Amino acid sequence: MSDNLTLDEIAKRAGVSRTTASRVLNNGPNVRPEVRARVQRIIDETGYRPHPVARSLASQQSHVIGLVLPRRTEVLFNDPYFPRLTQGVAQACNDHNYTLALFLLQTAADEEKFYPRLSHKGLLDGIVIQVGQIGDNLIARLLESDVPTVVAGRPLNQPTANYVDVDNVAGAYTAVMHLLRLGHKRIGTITGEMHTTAALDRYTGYCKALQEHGLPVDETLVREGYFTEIGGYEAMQRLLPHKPDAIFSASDAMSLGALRAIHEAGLNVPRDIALVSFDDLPPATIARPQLTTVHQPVLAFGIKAVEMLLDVIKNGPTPPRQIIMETKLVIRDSCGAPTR
Amino acid sequence: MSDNLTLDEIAKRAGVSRTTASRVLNNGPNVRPEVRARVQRIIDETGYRPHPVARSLASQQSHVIGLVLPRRTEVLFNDPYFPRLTQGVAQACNDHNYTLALFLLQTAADEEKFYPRLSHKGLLDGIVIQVGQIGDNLIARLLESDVPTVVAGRPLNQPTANYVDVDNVAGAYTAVMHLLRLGHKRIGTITGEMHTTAALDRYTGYCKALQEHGLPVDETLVREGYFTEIGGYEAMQRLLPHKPDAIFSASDAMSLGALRAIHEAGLNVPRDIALVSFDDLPPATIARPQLTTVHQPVLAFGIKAVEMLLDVIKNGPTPPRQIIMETKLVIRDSCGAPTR
DNA sequence: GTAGGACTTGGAAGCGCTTCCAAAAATCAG
DNA sequence: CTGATTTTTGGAAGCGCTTCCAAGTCCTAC
Repeated sequence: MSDNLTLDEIAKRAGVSRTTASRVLNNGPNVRPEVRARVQRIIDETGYRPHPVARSLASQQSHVIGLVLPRRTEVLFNDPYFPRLTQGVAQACNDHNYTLALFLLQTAADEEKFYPRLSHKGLLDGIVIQVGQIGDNLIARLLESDVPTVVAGRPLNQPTANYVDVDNVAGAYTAVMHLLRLGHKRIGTITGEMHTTAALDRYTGYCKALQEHGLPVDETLVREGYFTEIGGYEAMQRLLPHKPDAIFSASDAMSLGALRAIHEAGLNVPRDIALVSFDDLPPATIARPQLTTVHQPVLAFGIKAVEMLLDVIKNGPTPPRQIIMETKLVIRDSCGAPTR
Repeated sequence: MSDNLTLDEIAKRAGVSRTTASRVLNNGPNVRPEVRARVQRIIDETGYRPHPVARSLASQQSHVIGLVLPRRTEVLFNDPYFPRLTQGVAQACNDHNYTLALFLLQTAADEEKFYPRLSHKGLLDGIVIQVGQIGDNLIARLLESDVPTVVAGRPLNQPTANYVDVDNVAGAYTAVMHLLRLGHKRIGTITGEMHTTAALDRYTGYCKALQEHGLPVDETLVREGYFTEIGGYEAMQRLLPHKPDAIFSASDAMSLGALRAIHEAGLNVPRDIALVSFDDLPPATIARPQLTTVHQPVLAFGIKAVEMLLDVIKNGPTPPRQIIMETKLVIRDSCGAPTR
């Protein structure tokens, strides 16, 4: 093993000082080529690896970033969204030689317990935190601390926050416009939890499209679905009596539930009810009919969040950075439009 | 923030030496109660937090453990199994005040790149690694290194490995016995990837049940499904021409695909084909009909793995530890049995 | 031949903590 | 009250690395 081998030892074997050895290890300047080669050879031969913790202590940076997923992990891990986000973050970490520390804060108690750890400049160089419920103040507290932080999703009332989000309003707007153009008049919506900005923004896009089309927002056609299959199922059941001819569902997981409720009622999608969804995650193509859905680039989203964070770590928190990523409507079978 | 506050500073304010301050910080012995109280008060008042990295360097342990999920993360993160496992591991880490580092090694190149990091006693106190493909030698190499390692799932040909697994053979056996008792004769199976021990063991259980019942294993009724919905779908399509009257599917995700294929063929579950699955994850209750399935305690599994690891870290690798967790058949609608 | 500049090098001081060990203080037995 | 124990304390040496800074080396130009 490469353990128990120290930089001192490498330096000794190469006949140089530890300082010089450190320089070649870190590709620093001011080392004569032949010396560099000699030291490098020893490093390669011995398979020496610097001790990451010692390095962190001396350099004041750990090359570890934290991904914080607060609360409601029952939802988190039933929705393929979060695993996918995690995957994107992990991939970006790998690419940039950072280690990913994962914090699943399932309860308020967890949050309290972890807050000191997170806010302490020590183990973590920075944090990507998934935006949670609006009432949560973890994000606010993190932003007050001097730990570089990037929020995944738009946090409410945090103008100085660095965040990356997808254009939920535009995405939802496009989805509903699509239904309108197909001639639907009674378009219902299954929203996510209305204390999340994602749900709010998608609802806003829904309203905007209706209004532009001169249609009122009918409250009886709006139901909250909590971003889960069951949630979508129950919301759809409550929607059915009001005879919608189309539904905009704010997530693929909920759409699965909505489909189930519609089918159980003996109705057909898209013939009786057209459905447009949001996410374009695996459920979209597994569902029958396959879902017409607003594609959001979740993997790229996670990657962007990490890259933004590394930028903040490197160049400081000002000015605040914000990236809004584009969405794209993917037309499949559930809306009844010709798929060309 | 509590940063820039050092133990030296605490010691100075309390009028003791750093050594004594360290002792009360770590609840060490040999401190006069009044002194302990005085130091503790300063710590509480200032909100002082020891620098984790400095602590790691001095104590030679980081309180960080790694969860390594090798390869095939396309599969990993489409199957709810892995998020759930991660959740269990994360929860146990929280409970024991360890930090979780997540390594998603998607390619062989990732593995190569990460191996040195993993095997270096430094950042990681220990590793929980998900058993991967049989050909993988990452586990073997890790076991050779002196980093405490616990394998999630039974690794092949690694008698000295610490691992926790569920009793896949018994679980599958029970599932198939259930179908046999219901009077089915042509019981097919959709296996997972046959280079994983989970798939192999479940197949073994399937064969065992048939043989005990005096039935031959009919190769035309066995198909590999790669542990995904699509995999289950395709496997079922190839199985249908051979007219099975029941199916044992080695995972819930695959069962979803199998159901889809059966329904598309105009057949009914359980009337035309009975289905028993494995996992009891969310898809099992989302599917229609709801799946009769072998419950495996995934969350507890992740927790056990961490606890075993902490034990190995504390007490050394010998003797090798092995835990086999029980499974339980959960009877729902897809097998046609009365659900009492 | 030499002064000036540019490049190399290594000594030493940390980074913030734990822990060994010896010294000091307190306790106990007789 | 004294010597032997036990408990409490702090000095000092690390843990393995980075990095500041001064010293040394090598050119180049005049």
